[in-house]
Amino acid sequence: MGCKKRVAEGAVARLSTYNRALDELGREGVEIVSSDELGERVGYSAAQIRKDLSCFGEFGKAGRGYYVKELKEAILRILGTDRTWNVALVGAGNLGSALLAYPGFVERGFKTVAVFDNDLRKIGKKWEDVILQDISEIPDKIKEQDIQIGIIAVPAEVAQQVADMLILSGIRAILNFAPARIVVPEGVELRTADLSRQLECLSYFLTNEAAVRTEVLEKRKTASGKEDKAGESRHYR
Amino acid sequence: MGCKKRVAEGAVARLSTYNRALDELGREGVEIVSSDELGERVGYSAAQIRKDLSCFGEFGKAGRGYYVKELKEAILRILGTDRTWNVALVGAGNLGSALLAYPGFVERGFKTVAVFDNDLRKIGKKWEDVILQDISEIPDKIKEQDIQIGIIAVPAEVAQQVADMLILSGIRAILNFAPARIVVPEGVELRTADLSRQLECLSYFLTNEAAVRTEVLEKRKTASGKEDKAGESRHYR
DNA sequence: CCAGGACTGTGACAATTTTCACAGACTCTC
DNA sequence: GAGAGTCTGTGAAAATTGTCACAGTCCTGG
Repeated sequence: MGCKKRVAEGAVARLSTYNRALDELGREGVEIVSSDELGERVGYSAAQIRKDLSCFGEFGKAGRGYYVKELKEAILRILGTDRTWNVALVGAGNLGSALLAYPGFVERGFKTVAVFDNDLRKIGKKWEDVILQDISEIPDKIKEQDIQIGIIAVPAEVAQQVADMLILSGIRAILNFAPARIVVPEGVELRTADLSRQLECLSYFLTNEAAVRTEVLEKRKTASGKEDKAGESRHYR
Repeated sequence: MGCKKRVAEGAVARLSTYNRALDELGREGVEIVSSDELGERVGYSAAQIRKDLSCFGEFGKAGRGYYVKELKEAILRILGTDRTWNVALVGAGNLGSALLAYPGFVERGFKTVAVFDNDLRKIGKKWEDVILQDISEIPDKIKEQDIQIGIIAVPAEVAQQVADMLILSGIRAILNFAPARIVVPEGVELRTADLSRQLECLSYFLTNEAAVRTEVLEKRKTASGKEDKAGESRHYR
């Protein structure tokens, strides 16, 4: 499970993409796929794919390619999505309720088992099989229900506060939808999905690059998150 | 607004963050800010900020810092958000309606002026001041209402199809929320906000990195002048 | 069981992004 | 108005990420 070498920032996100494509291939009945074909499908180079996978082991057969089923299982193991994760959602506004109903989460093994809000009128109501609870219940319920991931969908002003509560309750992975910077201690992973920022990037493109002669070839990714790993064993040659 | 040099991938996204922080500073009544202070607030290094800005011009005053108001205006101009953009939303499911109601978009100058869906039961209804229209209206309305940006919030299976329609109608910037790879021609900017992928990255962290003993604490450098900091020590290797 | 073709895994290399560190610009104080 | 201090803008170095190219492995067909 350990990685053979430093895992590139972004490699993990790409794995997720490969995984999707493999699902598709599986449904199409394809049993084996080369890095070339997979690359074609996901929009990355074959070399990129091989490099990414090589961080985690050797999954391919030289001369053949990758067995779809096998590779898919390997990626699930790497991503840790060969299991179900319990998720807590904080914030039951428009965005929160959309996230709660979002089918993609369940599909990928993320089960929202608790929803919290501070609006007393909403507390006690049942949404998508989950009863809305008061924010103050967070510490108890997080532990009680063995929740490992928190999703923040509250206004920016209280995002940090909510994050702190989650962290104090033992959560070590947070997905933040509030357009706010949140500070977390070492050992807690935070990812921010800032919707407006994406539009601002599009606006930049329309304003600057679209007008300019197109020399652009591709765009990709947006993410925060840090990691640093120095240990490495360079091989001789 | 030509840039003096190549703009780093990611610099634009950071500008958006700086912009937010400047808003905040403005509200706090701060008039001038150094790259150091701003960096502290947004979580990037001072050098990173100066470098990012240097792509677009010289906005600071040596020995002083950046005038908050001035820099904010400059960034708005760079991002192209010193104006309003008209947005079309395709897909009026849970996610679509949340996006329609999302206050952050309007706040940043993105006005959703048209919503499309293919569910006949929904057509004609009014949501947030916008009347739901049939997908087939896309080409006409896009042109009629001078829409420049499209948001896709439909199931993965039809995402490409919707993107094609938007592009044919003249849209050159698309924000895609469907967990699907969409292919667009040169000259069209596509950004994909894949919500599940973010969770998968968190899962990876919880599975691999969180478990591993955090021996990697050396990331931040402290002000304790311990080694090659005091004098000018050149390190060779 | 051998030859030829397909394809992986991986060093070496190239490109890109971030950090460093410093010259020069500006300010403030005395 | 000189000196001390602050802070920007920017080449240059370092770090990181992506691409190339090929040795070596594994089929397949004859």
